[in-house]
Amino acid sequence: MTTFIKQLSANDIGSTGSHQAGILVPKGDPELVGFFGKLDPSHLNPDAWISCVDEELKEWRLRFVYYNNKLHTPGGTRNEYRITHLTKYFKSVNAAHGDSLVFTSSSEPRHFSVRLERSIKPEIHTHRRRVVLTGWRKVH
DNA sequence: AGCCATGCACCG
DNA sequence: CGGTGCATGGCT
Repeated sequence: MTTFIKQLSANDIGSTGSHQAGILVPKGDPELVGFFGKLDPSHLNPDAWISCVDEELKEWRLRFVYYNNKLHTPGGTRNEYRITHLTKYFKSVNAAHGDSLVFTSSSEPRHFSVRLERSIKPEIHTHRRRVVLTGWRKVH
């Protein structure tokens, strides 16, 4: 069981007015990418559906997608992972810029629990190891 | 690398 | 017609 946390940007929750689909999943850490499932890079824009259960046991189906036209289309510029279909959830919990989205894996592949952590809360737990990537961190 | 943005399609 | 998501480019 592993937990990854993403601190939400303004664009993530849609407060910038953009209707971009989804939060970013940095491809820098293979473990983070593998955490959400395996997407075949040999295909163009492969995706997979994941299931996330919140604290009220409500299930949210999210789309994990790898925009990779840089690898397949001449002149393509995309090479990044995203998770989409989060707007309803963000609305329901009144997510704000700076809040953190907490994903915890389960025994089932592609099944996770999610919860929103308000930014006001101080960081405790010294045994947590902060990992590398901007916006995301892993919790052991 | 990560966040910001947008033209178009689709749907209620 | 307004909101949402897709797939893409742009800016720092």
